[in-house]
Amino acid sequence: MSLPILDKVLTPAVPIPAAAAPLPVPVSVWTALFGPPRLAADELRGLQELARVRSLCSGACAFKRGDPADTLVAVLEGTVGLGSHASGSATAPAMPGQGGQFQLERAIHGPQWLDNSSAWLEKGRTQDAQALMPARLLELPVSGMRVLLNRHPVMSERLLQCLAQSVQNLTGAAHDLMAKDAQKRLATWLLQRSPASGEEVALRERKRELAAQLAITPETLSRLLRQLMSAGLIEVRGYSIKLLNLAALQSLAQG
Amino acid sequence: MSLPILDKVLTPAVPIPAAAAPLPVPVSVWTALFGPPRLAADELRGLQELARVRSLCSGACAFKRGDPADTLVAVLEGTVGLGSHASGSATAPAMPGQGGQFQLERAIHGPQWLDNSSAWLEKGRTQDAQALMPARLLELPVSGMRVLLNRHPVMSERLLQCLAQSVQNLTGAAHDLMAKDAQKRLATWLLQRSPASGEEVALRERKRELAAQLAITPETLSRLLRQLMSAGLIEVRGYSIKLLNLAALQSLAQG
DNA sequence: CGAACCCTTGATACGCTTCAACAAGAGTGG
DNA sequence: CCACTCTTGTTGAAGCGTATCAAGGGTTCG
Repeated sequence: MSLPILDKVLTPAVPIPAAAAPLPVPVSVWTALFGPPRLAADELRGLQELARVRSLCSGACAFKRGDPADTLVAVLEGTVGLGSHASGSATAPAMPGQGGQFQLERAIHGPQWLDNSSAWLEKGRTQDAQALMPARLLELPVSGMRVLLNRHPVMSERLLQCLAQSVQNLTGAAHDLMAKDAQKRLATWLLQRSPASGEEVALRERKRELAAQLAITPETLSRLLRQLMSAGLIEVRGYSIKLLNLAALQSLAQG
Repeated sequence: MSLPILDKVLTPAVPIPAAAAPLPVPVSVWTALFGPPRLAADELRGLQELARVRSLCSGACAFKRGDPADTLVAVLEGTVGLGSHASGSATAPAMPGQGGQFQLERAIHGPQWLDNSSAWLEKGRTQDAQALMPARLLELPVSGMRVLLNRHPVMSERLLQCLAQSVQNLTGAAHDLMAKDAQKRLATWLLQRSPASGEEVALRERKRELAAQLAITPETLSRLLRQLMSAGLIEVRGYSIKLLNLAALQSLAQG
């Protein structure tokens, strides 16, 4: 009961010419991407002019490893998975999505950067990205961004901060993978997502996607949830998890 | 035989006033930090004025988690370990180095950034850093850097590229941790460090540090090396490893 | 209804860690 | 010089943590 509303919307298949999308990107999105202090009006104008929106239907590929990376990419709406294609067979399996089996590593929701690092380097993309549900992408050509950054040094620092935050997040993720076992990572994840004074967590994703984020199999996640539940720390009901003992979870996550 | 020259130099204990170090940082260092196209003369001057050098003796702490982060930090010479202090006892063990046991996660050599991300965010450092041998640190106050970046937009993009590269590296590391087993990671590491047409690799670090980088125990590393050796892929003699079969290693690393 | 999902549960297998013991230098002091 | 200790790397045996494989139940949808 109470599943997250996923896979409901079928691909609208709108025949928009793809290049000239005149619908403006809301300011809230830019704020989500560049950080809370709202950008100046002319900075927003500049970004608005550069921005290109691309719609993806569920399972569609956003970019592949090795693709030339000449744009910063963000997810406007929906969810896009970052990971690697396990190159099923070299010839052509070609079922619904695309190539071989997709090995999910990280899921990017709502308004958030998908890849703001590849474009600054000579090399192409280093990962595959695939829509996990119908999604809209925001693309900013790096050549245009260079011009914009020269004109607005403030925005430069904003981007620097975005990348710095990415570095911090990834460092934390790597640390967790090296130092914590699956149970600790799960506890950490639950606490991070809990409402501040926190009691109830509603999963926005499938459990198998959560498992992928924690770098474990769905089976192990199921067992861990049961384990925490029978220890009285949480209460699981479908896609809603109630945290019963924050203190114990915290000591479990950090110990 | 042929150990790397480590732990040889005793702390010189030079009583330099620490703040005013007039010895100029060589240009090669700046190039190593900011990327190959050499910086312009006045950019170098600006950096030179900001730069502060700090000497660390072996085991000394560069910074601790939670410290206020108001400088970009790079390692000039020597090696500094990034990781976390496993808070041995809350009171005071206080033996040679500092607090409790240090859990190494990543080792930073020679001229290379140690932490160029924390300073751009409000929060403090998110990791501990400790000299693994006598080392010299380069510190750039972020407040001064902001001024410098406003004056030289080109340098802004350079820094952006540095951070983007960090993101790529960390993403790769996380991917390896999630998708590859220890043997694959070792093979990957050996190939990355091999000379281009590659045959011989001289370890610059202790094997236990290599193990830490690969996120395995020294025991496992030893077993893996023996395994690869008896498979005829490499030849280990002390701290020198000869790669005998690049093709096989490559297929092992990627498969 | 059957098909296609998703999640769960159990049995088993494998990778890696942990603990303990030991060999081989390097530094130290008698 | 030797005995002593400290450190590093190696090897073996035992055990934990997850993955893997297989089976079954619950939905949703055609």
